[in-house]
Amino acid sequence: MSSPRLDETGRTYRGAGPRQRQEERRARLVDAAVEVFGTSGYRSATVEKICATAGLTKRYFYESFDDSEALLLAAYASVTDRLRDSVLRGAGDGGADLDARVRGALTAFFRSVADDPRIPRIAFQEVLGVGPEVDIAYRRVTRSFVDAVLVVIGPAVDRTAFPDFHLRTLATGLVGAVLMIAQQWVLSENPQPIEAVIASAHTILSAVLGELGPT
Amino acid sequence: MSSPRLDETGRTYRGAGPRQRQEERRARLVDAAVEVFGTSGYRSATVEKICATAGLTKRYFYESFDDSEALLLAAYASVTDRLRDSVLRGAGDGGADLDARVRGALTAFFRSVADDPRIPRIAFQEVLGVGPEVDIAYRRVTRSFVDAVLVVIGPAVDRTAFPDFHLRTLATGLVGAVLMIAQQWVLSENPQPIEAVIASAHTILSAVLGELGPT
DNA sequence: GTGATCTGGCACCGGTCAGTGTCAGTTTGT
DNA sequence: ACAAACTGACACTGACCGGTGCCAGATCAC
Repeated sequence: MSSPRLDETGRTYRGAGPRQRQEERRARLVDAAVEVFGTSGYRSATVEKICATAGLTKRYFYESFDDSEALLLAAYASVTDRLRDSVLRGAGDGGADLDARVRGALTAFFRSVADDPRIPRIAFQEVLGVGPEVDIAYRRVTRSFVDAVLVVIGPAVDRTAFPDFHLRTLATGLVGAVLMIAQQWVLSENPQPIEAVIASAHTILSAVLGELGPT
Repeated sequence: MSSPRLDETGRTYRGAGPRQRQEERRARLVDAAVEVFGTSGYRSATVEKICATAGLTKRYFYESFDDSEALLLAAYASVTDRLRDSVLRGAGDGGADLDARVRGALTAFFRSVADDPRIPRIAFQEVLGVGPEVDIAYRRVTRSFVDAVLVVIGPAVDRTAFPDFHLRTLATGLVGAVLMIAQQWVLSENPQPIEAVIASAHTILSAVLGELGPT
């Protein structure tokens, strides 16, 4: 992004090349989508609302996206990427100790969810039941979270003792458990303190890990 | 909600009183909603499609429901009631043995989901992110499933050793675990045999129950 | 049989929104 | 200075759909 015009045909405008301007507009649209989808919901969102929030006009919407479903996919990827990174970073802070890694990952997850309620709404609610294409993305993202769980707990699991699909299904269940706890937590009218939900989630994870470890 | 006729002032028609006819039409609409919402999804569903599926005209839609959201709530209740009953019946078959009760409940749950894919779609996907009213219903239903879990595992839990919210959160997590396993299972292109997913879900449940028991 | 009641089908209205086009005004390169 | 490129605002179309109204024909009560 250094030299504005390399193979670009257009002019510079307000100090930016056409490519850069286009990417800036796209990023603003994704941000606006996170805001609108995450607060009012995908269903009631319109292209106009998104563009108004982004401070752009509809023309620029169709410059970057085919339709609002494409934008939903982009917003979904943006949110889940950040969330997964945060969780993995939280796990990494735990060093080699499995329990500390699990606690770190859980803490990072629930913190992210609590800090920005738009995240769980987009990641776990708005994205469901939209259409086949989005369902595929949802499934892929869920798998990536399952993979992340396997990475975090991997070292403590006796891989020879259990078939692979069993471990995957267990990890899927653990993801579901944490997700559902988070979902009910953010929807609750007087929610438990974050330490309490982390502790409950931790109980489930460590109970299952106790079954899997080489003990 | 539109008010059904309270008095039986009308005539009989095709051997049924006005009240009965009205309820039959309502039931047909709910069935059609389960079919349409469960296969094409709520978002793409229209009042006309529902009515065509039910073999009725729009007029009768507004006789029983204010709008399509009200119908969604009815279809949701219908599906989740049947599902919860099935699970509790499955648990009841296990008698006093906790492990058999858990297995029975899990078996009934995964069987229901496998037999009718419309059930998980309506119960766990279509209903999310529709609107505040539906969210409330979703939360209430989820709580009722958590309650059902607590009923099934209740006898084996040392209630004095754990605060109530902790048990509820754990049960919420268990519901989420089973749900997520089921969701990924039905979405999978070559799914595991039902015994395998039941076994994995059972591993999680019994691991957590092991933590809670007075043992 | 006859009139009242009920049913299904259809047409219509009004609103919303995706997607496209236009155009005047601004910024840039020369 | 001037033309080309770019931007933002708005108008417009066409489709869809929720909701209402109307009517011709079927069914029932008497």
